Amino acid sequence: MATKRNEPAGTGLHAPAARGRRGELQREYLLGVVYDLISEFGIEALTMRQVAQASNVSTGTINYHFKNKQNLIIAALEAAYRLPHDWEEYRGSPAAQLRHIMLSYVLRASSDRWWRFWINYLAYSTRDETMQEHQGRRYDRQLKFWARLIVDGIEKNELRPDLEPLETARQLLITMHGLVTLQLMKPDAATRAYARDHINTLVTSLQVGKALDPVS
Amino acid sequence: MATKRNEPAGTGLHAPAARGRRGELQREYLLGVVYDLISEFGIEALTMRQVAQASNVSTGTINYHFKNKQNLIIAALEAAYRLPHDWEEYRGSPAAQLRHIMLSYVLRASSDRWWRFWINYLAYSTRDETMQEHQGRRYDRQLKFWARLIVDGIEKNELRPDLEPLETARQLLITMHGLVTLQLMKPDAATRAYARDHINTLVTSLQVGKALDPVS
Amino acid sequence: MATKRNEPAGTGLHAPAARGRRGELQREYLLGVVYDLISEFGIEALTMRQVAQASNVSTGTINYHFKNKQNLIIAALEAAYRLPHDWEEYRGSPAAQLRHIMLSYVLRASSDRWWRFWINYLAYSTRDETMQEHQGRRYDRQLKFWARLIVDGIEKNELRPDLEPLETARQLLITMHGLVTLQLMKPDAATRAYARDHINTLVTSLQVGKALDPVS
Amino acid sequence: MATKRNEPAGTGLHAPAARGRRGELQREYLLGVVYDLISEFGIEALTMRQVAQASNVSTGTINYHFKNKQNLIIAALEAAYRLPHDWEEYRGSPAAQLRHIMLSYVLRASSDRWWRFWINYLAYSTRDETMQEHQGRRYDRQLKFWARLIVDGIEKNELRPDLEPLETARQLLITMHGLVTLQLMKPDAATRAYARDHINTLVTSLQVGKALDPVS
DNA sequence: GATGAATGAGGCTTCATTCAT
DNA sequence: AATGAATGAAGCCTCATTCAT
Repeated sequence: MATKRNEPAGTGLHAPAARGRRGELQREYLLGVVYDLISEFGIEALTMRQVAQASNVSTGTINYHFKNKQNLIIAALEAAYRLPHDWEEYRGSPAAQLRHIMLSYVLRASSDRWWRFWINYLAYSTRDETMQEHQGRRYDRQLKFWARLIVDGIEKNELRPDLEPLETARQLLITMHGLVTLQLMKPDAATRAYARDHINTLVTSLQVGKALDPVS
Repeated sequence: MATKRNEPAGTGLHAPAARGRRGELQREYLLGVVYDLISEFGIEALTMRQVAQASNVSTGTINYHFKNKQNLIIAALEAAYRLPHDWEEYRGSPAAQLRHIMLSYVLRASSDRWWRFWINYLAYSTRDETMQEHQGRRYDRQLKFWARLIVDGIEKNELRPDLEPLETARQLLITMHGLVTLQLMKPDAATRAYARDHINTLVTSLQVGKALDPVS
Repeated sequence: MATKRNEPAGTGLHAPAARGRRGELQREYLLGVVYDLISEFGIEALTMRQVAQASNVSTGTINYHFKNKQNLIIAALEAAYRLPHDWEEYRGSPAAQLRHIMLSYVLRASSDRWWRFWINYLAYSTRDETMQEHQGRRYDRQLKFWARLIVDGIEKNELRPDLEPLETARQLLITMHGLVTLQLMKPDAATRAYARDHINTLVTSLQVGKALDPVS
Repeated sequence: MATKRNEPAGTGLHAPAARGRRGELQREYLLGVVYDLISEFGIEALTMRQVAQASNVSTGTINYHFKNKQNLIIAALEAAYRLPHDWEEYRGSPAAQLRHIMLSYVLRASSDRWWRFWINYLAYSTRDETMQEHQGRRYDRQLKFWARLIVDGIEKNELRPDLEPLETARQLLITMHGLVTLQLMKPDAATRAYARDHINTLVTSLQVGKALDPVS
């Protein structure tokens, strides 16, 4: 993410449509840098200078585009959530999708930084109302998405018909977040393996024609 | 915690024996102040001047006792975990104890700051190996404690004999942490009420002679 | 003043002869915006971006026309003094004219900004020789104008024949400026009312067949 | 004013009482520097760096003592008004005092900077409510002082008994401020001479047994 | 032990100006 | 003529830390 740019960008590819696009691209690029930095060093260690250096741009430029640090961070968060975390894009049967999404809560080198980013955001939002609202709204969207997935799964006869979609979704999310914090507290292979197994067992228990082992 | 001191305290005088004690007390007092400040404003918002003002002591004094900020924070964290969070002290039947402890994961005005502290600590520990180990060890101790509680409960016929203590404890902790993050993401009364209900239902389901509703 | 322009203005088209005119108009327009901004926020609070936004033009354009900020300000000041401040245009008997002009030294919502502009200019000119000369020349012109008005008034038998025109004009101006600073120091309705009364009394005392003149 | 300090101050003179005094002295010294700078370069040209350099102190120190620039400026204003502008200290008969004070409104090399300071302050206060109030309160104090002087003068039979003290004071102040702005607009010897004469004539006209008073 | 004044690096932000388009 | 992205110096302020007292 956020490939370092050392030359005036150009981007090659004769992008003719551009023009008003220039700034847009720059902003997008900068947000990537910010995401990288936050997930690596934490949200509070982020300095404008740092961003400027890491992105090979002057601090003035950053402020030109985002007005101030607060805006920059929030924009980065928005952008981060727009990133494909593998989620929601995945195509397949509802049950498969659910399993796929849930497995993204297992830390791997690749998703690691996302979760580090996430925990930083969460901690930070504790003290920033704007971010807290963001967080809250996002949670709601996610909850709805999962519930819908469950509804679909039930309709397609993949998931147990006795599931109460919304409540099930809620409990799944609680467990997922619990697993993430566990993995952050004990970031070793064993813990990650445990998380993976737990998730697989969990999904299986929701599917039709599987053992009784319960929801959440 | 950390009762404000308005007078130079101690004052020395006729307590020559306790002399060496003075510093110790002062340090203990300061750590309390730091804990308060961190849980209120976040670990990174902590400034030495803030501590100085809140504790009615000069910045020089703080540095005299702790040499630098890093030391101060670490000492405060260590101290914080030594604090009685209500846990483990509670006396009663194992099942009652378990319920009591688990309910401490419901955010209230009072426990709020603890959890804010916790999430900050967790996020911070992401980047600090020392703290991460701390975190990990602490999790293990907690896990063991809960497992023992379950064993006791089973022996006393309060909890279902089919429970696998360690695994049950692990799952409970996952759910608890999931509930905490949920409450931090959506800090409103409804969410807290949901958490409380969920926990109560959960404990009940573990008890002997209760509904089938399963573990977690 | 300085009507906002939302469309690129002029648009060129079918006015090829006026072409060279375009720039002139644009400049004139921009100076109006600058005047507005200075009188509202003070000469030193003026920023190029502000001007750009307020005039719906890019910063580049402003610099294109005026080369730099210094030029822009000076041009605006020159233009401002060319503006009709109501003065000198007024038609009527000399005494009426005098009264009219003098009453323009009473701060009102409308003339307010002019006087704010004036005091800023005066303070600024303290450090800028060019502006100081400007200021001085302008004062002389004004003095001469007032003196002539008094001469006219005497000739028309409206003003007391014993007045020494130049000296009277000088003293009137001193009082006027004293009243302005007073109103700036105490910007409330009572002070403005006092200023108005004072001025009216003053003019009346200069008129033929009125009460004996007061102190100042 | 504000003698440059190149050495750690010391101040010599074994001032033993000092101790808590240190900071006080430093603050006083810094205010002197600020006063100098403002009267020389204008209030808006004042930068913290400038103050730091001119006073041979770090910017941190300045902020340590005054918290921020706004405070610093206000403190400087307060201090400046506390300076002996020759005013109010002068001893002599009320009429002599009045004349003395009024003559301090004639610009000289020495009082010059005070008036430059004053006009800057006035212009600035146009945009700062806090300072405006300051200005207003100060004006009231001054007015009262002058009125009392007039009362005293009447009682001692030095000033004309028909004077209405408060109104007279008010008009005198207006004229004084008018004269100051005049001198600032035309800072040459002739103008200053004119101001001096005008003031002398004015005071004389207030005294018992002198010629009838002139216009303003 | 304790103080508080002093430091200076470094944080965020603003701004006039330049320049490719 | 006009744009707007980019720059980098400079502004204000904060902060951990040091040190004489």
